[in-house]
Amino acid sequence: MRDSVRVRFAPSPTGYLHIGGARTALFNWLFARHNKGVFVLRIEDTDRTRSTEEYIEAILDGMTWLGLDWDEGPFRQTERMDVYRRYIERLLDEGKAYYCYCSPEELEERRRAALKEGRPPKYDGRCRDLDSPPADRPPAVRFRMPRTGQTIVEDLIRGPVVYENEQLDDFIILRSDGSPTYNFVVVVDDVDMGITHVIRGDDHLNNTPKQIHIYRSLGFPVPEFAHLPMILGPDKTRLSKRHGATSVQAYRDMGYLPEALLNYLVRLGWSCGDQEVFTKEELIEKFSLEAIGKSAAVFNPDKLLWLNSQYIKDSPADYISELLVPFLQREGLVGEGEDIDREWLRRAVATLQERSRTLLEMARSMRYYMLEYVELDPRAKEKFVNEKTKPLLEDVRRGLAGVEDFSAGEIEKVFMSVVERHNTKLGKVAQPVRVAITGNTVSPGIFEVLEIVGKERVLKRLDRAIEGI
RNA sequence: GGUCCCAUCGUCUAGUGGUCCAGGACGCCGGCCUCUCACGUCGGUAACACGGGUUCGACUCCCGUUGGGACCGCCA
Repeated sequence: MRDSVRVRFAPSPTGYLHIGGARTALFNWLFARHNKGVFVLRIEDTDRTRSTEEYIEAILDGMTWLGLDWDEGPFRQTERMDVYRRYIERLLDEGKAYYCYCSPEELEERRRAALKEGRPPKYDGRCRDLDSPPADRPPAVRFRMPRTGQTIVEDLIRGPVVYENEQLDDFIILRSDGSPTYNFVVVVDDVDMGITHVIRGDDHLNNTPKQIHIYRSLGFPVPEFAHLPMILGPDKTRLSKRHGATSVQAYRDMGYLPEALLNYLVRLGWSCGDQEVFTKEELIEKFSLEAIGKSAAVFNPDKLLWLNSQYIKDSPADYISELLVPFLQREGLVGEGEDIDREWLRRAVATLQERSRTLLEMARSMRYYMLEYVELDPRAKEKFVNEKTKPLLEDVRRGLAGVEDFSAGEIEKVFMSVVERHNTKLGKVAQPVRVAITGNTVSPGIFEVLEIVGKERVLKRLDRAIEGI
């Protein structure tokens, strides 16, 4: 029986929850759920100048929307300052850390010079063994890194990664203002929270040897590490705002379903044979770190769009209807607090499910279902609603007016008799009616469209179209 | 500049030494279905970065080259 798995997602609230962060959260969540472990949420807000409450809210909100529920937290680092200081004291007492009196400006200066001369911009260790400290400035605290030997990161995805200790430098663990830095804090938190597996972005791989030394110097066991490949933009650089919409809420607002986004994200780096579409339960069951690839992946909006369309098509109409309401409101088709006939909406949605790729698209298609009248597209009108088709429209109007039970089945009968009387084809009748009713040449099947629009409005729109010829 | 990581169709990927003249998915192109558009369905396009080894045999193992990425902060 292995120890129970504990993982965490630890975003810094300096922005919205973005695609990359969401995928990291997802992998952690899946790993926890698959192993019946614990998923901890921790907010890395030690950067007080850039962290905001608004972003914290946005991140929690995004997680909730995606259905990535956490078992513990959210913990905040700013609430744990005394814990960090205690450990720093200990390191100082044991000689595993030391005060550094170099000013940020001096450091920056030296770094620039080193870079310019092509030397590694590494701290030179000049305060490492200081015996007479200058008393005139507040010191920072640096970690005393071993100068020989090597450190091996046993990564679950990449295998062993070897670092020469001489490449590592004495990094700052406590700023001169008394606040601890990331590479230190992350270790203390992960230890305190009993994290067994650190699953995070590839960009942290090079920080890992430093952190391993912190674990060791504090006498704590080193957790397992799994570094996820990055998500890239089309130009193969790290995905960022430059590449357009990258926040989770942006996708929500564009009408993507959370399960579609999750499904897309999980396939960026993880695979399970040839399977593309997974339910959440399947993901939990099938997920494993071993099946994660090593190479970075380019974000492909087209495939996400396709997946979204699959989910819209295959979800129950009730569910889609529910999600659609906010979009209808935003499109001005439903007033705030206005009641809509749920059963009618469900039927309308059902006709649009296989031809909408996003909820926003669907909401826009709902115009001709919900408005009293629609504008006819000029080109469509010219081609289909004209002198030539007028007799057809009039005949359809006449037939429809006499229909008691205004159902798709009865409507079809009217169309068929019109087709027969004029010795023509259904298409010749359907298109003019489609344009008259929807304003355009594209819609679901004409019989069901008419049924949903309803007899009264159908007749009114036909009248108006005929008058407009 | 240093260190580290990565490398199969345009993109996401399957492949774990022979079953691969490389499979699936998105996209794109064409057929079918059809009242339009979609959906669906059938078919097509398109890849093992390069060079050395190892081996009877390499997409698969090793080395190098090239290309890409990440990190080198008193940011996280």
